[in-house]
Amino acid sequence: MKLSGGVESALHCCVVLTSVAEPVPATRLAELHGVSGTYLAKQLQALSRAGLVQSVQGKSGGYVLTRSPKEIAVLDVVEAIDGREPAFVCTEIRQRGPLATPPEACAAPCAIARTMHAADRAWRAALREVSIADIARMVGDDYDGDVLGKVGGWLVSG
Amino acid sequence: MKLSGGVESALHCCVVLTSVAEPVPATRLAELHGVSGTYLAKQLQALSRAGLVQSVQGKSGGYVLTRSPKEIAVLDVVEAIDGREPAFVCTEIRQRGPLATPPEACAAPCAIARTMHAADRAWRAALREVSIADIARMVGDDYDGDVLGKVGGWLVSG
DNA sequence: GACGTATTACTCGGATATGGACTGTCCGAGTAAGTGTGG
DNA sequence: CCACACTTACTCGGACAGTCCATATCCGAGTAATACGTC
Repeated sequence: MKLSGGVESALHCCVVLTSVAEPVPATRLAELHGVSGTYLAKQLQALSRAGLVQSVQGKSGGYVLTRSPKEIAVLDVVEAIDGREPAFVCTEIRQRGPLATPPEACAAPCAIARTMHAADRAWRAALREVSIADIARMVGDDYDGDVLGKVGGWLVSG
Repeated sequence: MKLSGGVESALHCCVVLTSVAEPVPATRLAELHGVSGTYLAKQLQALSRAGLVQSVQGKSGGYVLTRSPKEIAVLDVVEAIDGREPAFVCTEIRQRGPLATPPEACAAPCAIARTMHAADRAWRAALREVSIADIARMVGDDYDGDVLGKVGGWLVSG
């Protein structure tokens, strides 16, 4: 089980977008983070499709958060990039083989699927309780000096 | 994020191994579950390396659980197959780009990594609280008639 | 009948091809700002 | 001086190769049961 690497970039982008009000181009976000610009664009497109950021075209365009960082959960970003399907997919093994369980007795998920899905819900619940604003606050607490403010200034400069 | 498909097979194997005391060959387990025998062998080897099952070679050999099903957590099986590494890997984006955070200020994980790892711990905790014995009990509760007993009988027959 | 040995057939174990998904990249469509001209 | 149209340059968006890991498979090493011959 491995999470898509783009999730990390997308989260960092959302956090830094907290500190600016005007659109920021994907190229500039990529430059800030030291990642491939053309690839980061892919992640930002996904965020745009999910409605988390809004794309502004034309000169001096870019991406802006669509709503307050307090209203954007980390889970929203993760699901936008990595998809909403649960990590565990039940292939109904119980319905195969010589001792297969008859289909009419398989209305409810099997015990294994129930357990795995419960864990999946716990994972998502933990990510739903943390917002982008919380992350921004943690970053501010971690480092002295207004780090996010400086980043915001750099993003809008030149 | 997608969990390896072999996890499902491995879990089913552990559950059915609950109902027998003698070694069961990988071929027979594959036949019971209607999956590829040569591929299931790979998963069973992983379980063996993790110490969850013991392999018995030679004629009438196979695999046996090494300890009581009550002492085998679902998490043990998942980690044996899918690895112990967390799903989120932090590539230290904060240390890259023009506004990179100096390495000496990066002793602790960043806020994003902390959040993702906390969710990972919640996921693993949920899987650690359920044992193979619990799964077996759930299966017994789901269906009337001693399903696992029948499966065990089939496994040792012929 | 009992023992020892060789055979045999069955098991696991690691090394080997194949497929799909994530990673990384490119160029075209569209838009807003800037510029120059005319009134 | 102001309004308008045009040019321009910059943006996003979807379509295109490369690379890595999970999937699926094969054959060889090892072992316990079995069959056989001998005492």
